Amino acid sequence: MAQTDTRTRILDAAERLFAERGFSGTSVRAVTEAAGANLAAVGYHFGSKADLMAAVGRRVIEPITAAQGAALDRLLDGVPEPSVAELVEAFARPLFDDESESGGESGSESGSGGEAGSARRSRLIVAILVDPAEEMHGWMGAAEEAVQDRYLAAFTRALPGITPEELVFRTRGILAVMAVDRIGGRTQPPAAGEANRRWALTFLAAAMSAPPTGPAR
Amino acid sequence: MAQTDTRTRILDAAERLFAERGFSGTSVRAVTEAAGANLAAVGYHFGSKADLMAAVGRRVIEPITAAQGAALDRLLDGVPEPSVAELVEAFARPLFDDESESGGESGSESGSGGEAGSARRSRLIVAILVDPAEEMHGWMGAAEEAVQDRYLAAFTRALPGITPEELVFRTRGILAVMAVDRIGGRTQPPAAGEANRRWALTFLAAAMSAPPTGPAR
DNA sequence: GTCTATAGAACGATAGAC
DNA sequence: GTCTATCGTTCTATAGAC
Repeated sequence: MAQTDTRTRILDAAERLFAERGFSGTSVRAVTEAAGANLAAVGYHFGSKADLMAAVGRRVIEPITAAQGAALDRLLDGVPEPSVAELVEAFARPLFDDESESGGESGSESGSGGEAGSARRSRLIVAILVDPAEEMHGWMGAAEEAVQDRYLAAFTRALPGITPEELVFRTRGILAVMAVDRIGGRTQPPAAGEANRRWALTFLAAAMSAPPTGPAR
Repeated sequence: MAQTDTRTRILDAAERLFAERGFSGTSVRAVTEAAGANLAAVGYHFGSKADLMAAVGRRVIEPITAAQGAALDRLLDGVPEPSVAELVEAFARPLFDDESESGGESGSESGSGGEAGSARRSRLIVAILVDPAEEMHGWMGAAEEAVQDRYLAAFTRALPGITPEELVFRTRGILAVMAVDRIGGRTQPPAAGEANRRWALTFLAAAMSAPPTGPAR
């Protein structure tokens, strides 16, 4: 098995390009050329560009959702009322990590390396979250919402003073902070992934634990 | 002056469409049709699609950068060492507000209203921050960096225990949280702009004030 | 300054040979 | 399953009439 499946090579290339350039900014031709495949292969294997995006998205989101759910199970199994910091870590860590995968599905880098491995998938997650194209996130399913609802309930117990609406805002804030290394000044070092993750957990634990916002003054 | 300038109508339409669909997702045709202008007018008034984006971006960013600088001046003029919450508010409020404009430049909504007025410009800012297309943010200038550096220095004095790198991360976190209402579940109410702003300030003041992240354990 | 018309390239999708 | 070839559309940009 010196060479990967064409279908998998297309998925890998599309994952990288969609993350880097967004959905509208990536052409099917660019994907197939990066994958060393034929233009028509996307139509054959996936049907359309939007269907390719859905396949790419599901491949990266599903194990993360599962890891988030498992982490919450583990947490609630240990203590009935986990701390805010523990909840933040359980929810956010699978969004950053790469190695949480156990199956033999991925593991081949198409080209000569590129990204350090980490921050590759998290970049696609960010792209999915912020891309305005409907095709980029329209395929998301009920499993993701169910896990988010479970975390919302756990955060509600850990932060009883916060209104449900504000808590929804804060939970979205966790996802927004994931986008931090995509933002603004080009000044950032390219491979600060590990430090970024630890800084983000500090940042988010404090933010989630903030006292409730008072009523409009 | 019953009718606005063609050039201004194009800027208004482009501002809305770039914010909603991103740079690659917006065609020049869509802009001119929304503006009630001719396709060739973009070439005549701006030169190219990328130049149009730069004009749109500068029009929205410049008054915000000026307001951020003025707010910091006002703050430092009152007290030599402002609090973290004061700095967050001074930096973030111009990013949310619409009414900080004093000139008579804008003020005409092309269609029948649409957005409530607020959150219209902040949506473009978010789009500028997260869009992967180089044309969406490549035009940003030194004025924005200078203001960010001034805030970075002020935050450094207010938070002496944080390393400069972590502080840069947190400052980017402020911008990332701006993107919160673009994220994920469609569940959000459409015009929650005012509540979102207050929740964001609470969230960010707590996040910025977090104790330093320890060295890697 | 505004328009029509079009050049020239890139796009997504697919028919059909192998 | 992989390829070539191409259809029909849409794109940005611009020449040139008014």
